[in-house]
Amino acid sequence: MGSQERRERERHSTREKILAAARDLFLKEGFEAVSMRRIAQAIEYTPAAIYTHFADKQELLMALGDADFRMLRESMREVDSIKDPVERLRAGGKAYLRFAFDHPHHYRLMFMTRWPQIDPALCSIEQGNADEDAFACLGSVVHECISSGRFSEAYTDPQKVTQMCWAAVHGVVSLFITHGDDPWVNFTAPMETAELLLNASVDGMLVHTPGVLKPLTKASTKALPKTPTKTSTKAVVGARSKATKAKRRDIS
Amino acid sequence: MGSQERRERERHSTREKILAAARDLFLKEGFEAVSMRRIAQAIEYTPAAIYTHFADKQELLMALGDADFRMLRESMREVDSIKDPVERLRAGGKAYLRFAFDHPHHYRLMFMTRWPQIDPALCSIEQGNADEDAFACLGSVVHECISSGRFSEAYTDPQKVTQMCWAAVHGVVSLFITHGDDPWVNFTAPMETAELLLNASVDGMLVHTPGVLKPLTKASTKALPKTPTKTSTKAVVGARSKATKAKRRDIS
DNA sequence: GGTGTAAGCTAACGGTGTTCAGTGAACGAA
DNA sequence: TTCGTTCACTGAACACCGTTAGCTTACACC
Repeated sequence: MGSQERRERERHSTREKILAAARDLFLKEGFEAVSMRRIAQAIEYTPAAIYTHFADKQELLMALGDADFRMLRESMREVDSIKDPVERLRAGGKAYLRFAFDHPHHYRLMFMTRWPQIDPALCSIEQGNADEDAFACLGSVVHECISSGRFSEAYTDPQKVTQMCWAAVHGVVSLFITHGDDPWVNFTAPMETAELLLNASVDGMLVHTPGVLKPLTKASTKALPKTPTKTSTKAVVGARSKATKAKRRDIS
Repeated sequence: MGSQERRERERHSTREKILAAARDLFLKEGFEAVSMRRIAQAIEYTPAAIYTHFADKQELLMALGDADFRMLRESMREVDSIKDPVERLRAGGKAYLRFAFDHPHHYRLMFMTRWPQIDPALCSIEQGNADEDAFACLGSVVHECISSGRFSEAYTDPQKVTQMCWAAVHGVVSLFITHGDDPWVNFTAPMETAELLLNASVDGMLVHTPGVLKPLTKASTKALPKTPTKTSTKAVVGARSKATKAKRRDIS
């Protein structure tokens, strides 16, 4: 009777233990660095046990990603109430950025990892539903901006503009995640830089409203009054170390 | 006498063989997919032989990357002659995009892979030299744009603006490389989208010149009425599939 | 008690990057 | 010519990886 339910419950609990251990591990060490063996060890199971719950490592990561996408959409929920579509676009972009910088490891999995085919049975999010799917949400905001005539004629392809907006925020985030500690690039305030790019892109798409000389919104002025932030040029050198250890090397 | 030179030459030739094989392989199959054993097999050497020339796989890839960075700078050389800094910035961005879409695998190694410390002995490019280092080149163009007063006051931090410009082009490229074949995203004309974002960002930073209602330059209007320019959309797709096959799965 | 189901274990497979003692050819010096 | 030295390269391992076939064991049901 209830025994089957109990087994189901137990099975589910094991599954959750695996997911929790996996999440914990790669938040600490990054995705590639975590092996199935280490996940199994963390929950005191055999590596093979994981395979009764997940087809392979990819599927395990996908299951985690699914929850992460929900979390992203949720953290953008607050801006849904903003009436003006352009301001909603800006605020949504900022919420996205906040999520990204707060959860870089999650972000890495979600947007900087090649995904396999998305099996609807494994994905709890209805793709294209703006209420669940953050990308669809962005798409609908962009659509509103365009249909309300706020963007100039060069920016009236909803699909392209959606991808543009995504790319604008993704660009800074992904550069920061992969090169954030590279002295060559010298990332100082990625969030500020990202907001600047977001605002510049949006401003650049806006149609000019007669009477207003420049599409300078509250959002883009706010970013200005900052210290002169002495330019780079010197922090370039990379005195790291670890000393490569090839037995010999062509210096020539 | 000359024997030592000859041995040096032979050593160098072996090194070049390794590099050539490695490059050939990962242009066909991607970086992660290429193993040291396969590289060795391709040149009919033992895997261990590679380690007499390169400390590890990372260093081998870095050596390749070094040449790629040269190639990038070279492919941006043509725009050096453009007088107007803003137009040079746009043209440079486009050259960068062309390089990226033409060489997605190279791009992946160069900008979507975490780099270890940069050992000057291994890097033939003088970092910070705008004539060799593409990033430094971008930096100097941006500096010129700012110092000639073309950008509005919100965009006068050279470092941030440089990173913004890089991120604008990198955003579309990296999204396309990782998600280009994902039907969920549906990338159709990445080059056009990238140019749109580039122009929108630049336009958004420009200071408004009285008399001109909107900073719509020749460059940004040009981007719209274009033939489908098919970029190398197909060259990038990766091998997916394989059908998940868990013994059982929680569908709930 | 017998039986079927299935979660988890054991032990392996074929792969990975990397190391290291040893080999053999080429060399300078005697 | 013979010697010792150098050094690019080999062969065999090491410690890991993701994954799987087959066994064990526990349990619900007849």
